[in-house]
Amino acid sequence: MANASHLREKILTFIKDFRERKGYAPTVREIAQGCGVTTPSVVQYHLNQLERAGLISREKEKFRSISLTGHRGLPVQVPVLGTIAAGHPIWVPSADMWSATAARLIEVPSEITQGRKDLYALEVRGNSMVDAMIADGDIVIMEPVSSIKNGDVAACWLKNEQEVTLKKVYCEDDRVR
Amino acid sequence: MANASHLREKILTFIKDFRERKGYAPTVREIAQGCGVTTPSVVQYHLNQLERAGLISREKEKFRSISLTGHRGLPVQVPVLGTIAAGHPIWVPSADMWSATAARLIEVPSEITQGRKDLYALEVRGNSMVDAMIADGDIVIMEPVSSIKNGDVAACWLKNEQEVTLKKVYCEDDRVR
DNA sequence: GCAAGTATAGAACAAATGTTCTAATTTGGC
DNA sequence: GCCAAATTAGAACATTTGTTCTATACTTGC
Repeated sequence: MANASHLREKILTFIKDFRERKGYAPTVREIAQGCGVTTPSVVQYHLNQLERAGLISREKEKFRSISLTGHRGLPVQVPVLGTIAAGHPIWVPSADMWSATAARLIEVPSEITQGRKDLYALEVRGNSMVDAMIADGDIVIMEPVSSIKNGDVAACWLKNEQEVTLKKVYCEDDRVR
Repeated sequence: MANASHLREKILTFIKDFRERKGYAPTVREIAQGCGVTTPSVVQYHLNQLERAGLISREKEKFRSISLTGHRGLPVQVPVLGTIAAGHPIWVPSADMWSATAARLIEVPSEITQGRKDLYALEVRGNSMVDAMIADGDIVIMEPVSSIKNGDVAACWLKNEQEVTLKKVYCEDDRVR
């Protein structure tokens, strides 16, 4: 997956460089050739991912219509549904809670959300998770786990102080102590 | 011709607006439709003119590759072959004079030259042509007349003071007084 | 090891697109 | 009015290009 994410980054920077150098956007095949991929379908695949993540925009069937959305990471609104304290069990939000508790919204760069929907956020209370680089006051982005199986991972994003300490840490969703 | 030049301007501004609005260049047919032309060949025709004039640049057979050359009027080097005084006959420059008298070069925006080659410039002495809006010290861009017929016109460009008093005046090439 | 999800290949198709060719129309000078 | 040049039209063609489909690795959790 590290390799995959690398290809997407490569494609993204290739598009940017191409546009700066040539003045117009590259085609799918030009991206493929420029990034060492042998077929346009792979590029198409990653372009869909990038578009879903809001990093690029393009129009269907329009040639050379790829544009970079200036904001690498178009902020996405994510609701803060509550707080998470040390040692407390984490409940998964029920459907009714979604619309009801429209408590607070925070903006998350789309690099993190990766187009995922149904994300929610929790505020951390207490410093019991310092080992996971999570401190008191941090906000954790959670991905609801549909299955009962525990041990699932969720992308978590630390937002404390001013500068967005954007560390792609993956932390345990459930806890059990 | 006034109408023709108008279409070229229209195409040019359409390309500019399209790029700003959509983020990528229009196709030949999109230009045609946007400018009220029924066929791509006409647009192709004018795009060739615009490219020859240095106002746009594009790559052969590349879709949506039209770029505006920021400088509306990429300066073209034109040699100043001599001076023109009131009442003097104007000689047409012989071929040998071209390379020999590399006296001085001035830059002329390509809107004026329109891609024409073999242009040359003369500096005006005396104010005998004030009626034609030409004053002493002005520089006149001349187009060599291949035929002996007199009465030909040449685009003339007044460059005096700082601000380029760009007036598309057509003035008589021969004079006879 | 197995299964599921993810990523990569390759081929093939339909549509979009740049280009070229020829003819019709207009313009401007004589 | 007549002629040459410039401009506009229309059609047709060869490529390019976005997209889709299927199949093959590759990872990951169990």
